[in-house]
Amino acid sequence: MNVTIYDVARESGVSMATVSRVVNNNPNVKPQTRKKVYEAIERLGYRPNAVARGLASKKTTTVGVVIPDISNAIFAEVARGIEDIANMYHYNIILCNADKKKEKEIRVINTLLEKQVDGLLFMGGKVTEEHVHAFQTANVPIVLCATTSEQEPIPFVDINHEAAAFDAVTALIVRGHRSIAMISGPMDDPSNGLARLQGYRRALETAGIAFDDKYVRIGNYRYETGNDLMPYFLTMHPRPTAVFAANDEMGIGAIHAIQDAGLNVPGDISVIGIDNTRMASMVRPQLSTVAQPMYDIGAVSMRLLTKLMNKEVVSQSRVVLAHELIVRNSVKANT
Amino acid sequence: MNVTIYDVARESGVSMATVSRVVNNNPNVKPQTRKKVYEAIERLGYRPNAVARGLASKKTTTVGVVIPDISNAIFAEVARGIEDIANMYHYNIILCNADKKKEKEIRVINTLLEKQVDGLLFMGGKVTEEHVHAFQTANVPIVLCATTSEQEPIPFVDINHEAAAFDAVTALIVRGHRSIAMISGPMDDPSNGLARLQGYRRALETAGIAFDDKYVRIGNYRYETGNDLMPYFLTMHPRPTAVFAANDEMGIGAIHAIQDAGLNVPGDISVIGIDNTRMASMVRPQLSTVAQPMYDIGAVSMRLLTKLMNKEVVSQSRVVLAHELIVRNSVKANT
DNA sequence: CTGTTAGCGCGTTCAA
DNA sequence: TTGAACGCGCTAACAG
Repeated sequence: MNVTIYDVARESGVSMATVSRVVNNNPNVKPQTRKKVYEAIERLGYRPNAVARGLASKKTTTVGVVIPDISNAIFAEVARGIEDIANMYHYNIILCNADKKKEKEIRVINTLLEKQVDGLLFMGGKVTEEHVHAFQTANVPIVLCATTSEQEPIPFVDINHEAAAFDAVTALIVRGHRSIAMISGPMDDPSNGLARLQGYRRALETAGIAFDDKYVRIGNYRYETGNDLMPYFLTMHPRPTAVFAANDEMGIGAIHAIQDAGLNVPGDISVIGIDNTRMASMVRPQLSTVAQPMYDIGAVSMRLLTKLMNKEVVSQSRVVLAHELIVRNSVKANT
Repeated sequence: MNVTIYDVARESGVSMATVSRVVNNNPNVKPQTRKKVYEAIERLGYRPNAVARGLASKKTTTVGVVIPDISNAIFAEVARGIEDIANMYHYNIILCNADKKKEKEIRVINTLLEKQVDGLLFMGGKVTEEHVHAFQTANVPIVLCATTSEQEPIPFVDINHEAAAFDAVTALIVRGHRSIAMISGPMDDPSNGLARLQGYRRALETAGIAFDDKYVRIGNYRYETGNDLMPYFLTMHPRPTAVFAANDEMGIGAIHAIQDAGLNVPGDISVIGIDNTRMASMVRPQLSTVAQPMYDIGAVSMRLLTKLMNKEVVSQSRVVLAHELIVRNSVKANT
């Protein structure tokens, strides 16, 4: 049915080993032979069977990427960084969506491993015991991407979320704001949830402002929750003069809720987010935020993975990339 | 090194054939034997090798999905529809980004085929001869997803882009607008580019309004081009009273450009887009648009593919889904 | 520079 | 209900 390496061998009058060499760019082939083989390949429309190849060579030149939510701009951008580096090193990537569900994460990790990927990049919220167990039983390298784990030996590439939040809130504080609300992520999310809340809290306390959980509401990173939660803050006395959202999307929701209430951003209330997704510039006023180097996180983690797959020694297998405060016009000094 | 089916066989005191039966849920195994095997699998942490399995069975239970741009909300949503149905039918999907580059599209199609996927879902702009050739030499079913091709036999699932654009522009016309600008996509994009322009043109002509290409500018579907192109229209005499953008993102860019010029939407100028991405509701004023059933396009195309892979007869292999006009407050009657 | 041969890990007859 | 044996398409020694 399908044309195999044997067919090519017969067609070109050489052995299958020679065809294999040609296909794999092995230099030990006479140019003339190589040409004959190429012609036969062309004529027959031969397409190497990667499955057979993988079985024989025990390598698939494929890395698996588990992504929590493909429709999330952050992860999509990280994926681009991964892709570019993967291409550079001639790896294919197979992207698996895990829907932010732990159970599904475990499932796709196993599926990927069964498919004999040469390495794995894992993006997810929380790394549990179960994750660690799955990672350990894999006998290919794994690196966490835009994801952190306390578990000492596991390589990861991420930013310092606590510090990013600290910087965002501090940017508000140095502009004279003292009553600062936060729209947080869920506490069971260690990076974007808990760590960012802790950064908020530390910034407050560093400035001698008491932390008050009345000024914190928990959202789910969606525009809608930013939009729905904000009115609660608007009814408070005293009303906060600034809002810190744990991500841009909720920040934008907050901006619109404020505007829909007839107030002005940043005139009445300043808003700052985190992430610097493209959307942050696609609002009026444009959203101030702390930029996360998403593309680089993807690129660096993929690069790290190639080294690991290659069994090179790596000096730094747990890397924290720099974030950057970006002040746009959703923030104004409080006078 | 890795534990194989032989190890499990030895451990449980049966032959590998029996282990294979257990793993594949073949009913012809004594329950007691099955239990023994399961225990051995558990104890050894056996993970079936999907590569070997694929080689032996000539099936991978995997479908390849080529996606033009993973960071595009439309495709991400289509992918969700694909995913859900794929899971339902126990297929894994491997997502490959093609960067909207024809050359890369061909490359990933071939890579996917080499990996012996059981079927292929292709999303892309234009289907060229080269694409068709690659599809033909594949001996697995392929369906175009959110993509159309004139090429008769190729199955696809899409909306009617021309009609969607027609409806958007007509919505403007029935509200009294006669001077309607368009921010179009590139003409080498048959669906989102050319077809939508044709719909615009037909709507105008149906209403007896002369088409004038001074009122058409070409963007690249990005917010920035909507934003950059709009000022050109603002300087025209007479200034258009409405703008039709070939997608939501450019529409939002246009809204902001209008606002940045000190004008009001929809007071001075109405704006309508196409697609109904989540962003359309994340602007002020909220963007009117024509909804494209993205999730369904993905789901239906995947379902179609399962039938094809299963060699079932399908009555309709070229399906056009309905779109829907959604009027929000970026549009107002022209008085 | 080229061919022969032995697996890679598993599904699948065919017998028993 | 089970096992033995073959082969899926290819890579990787090894021999020549």
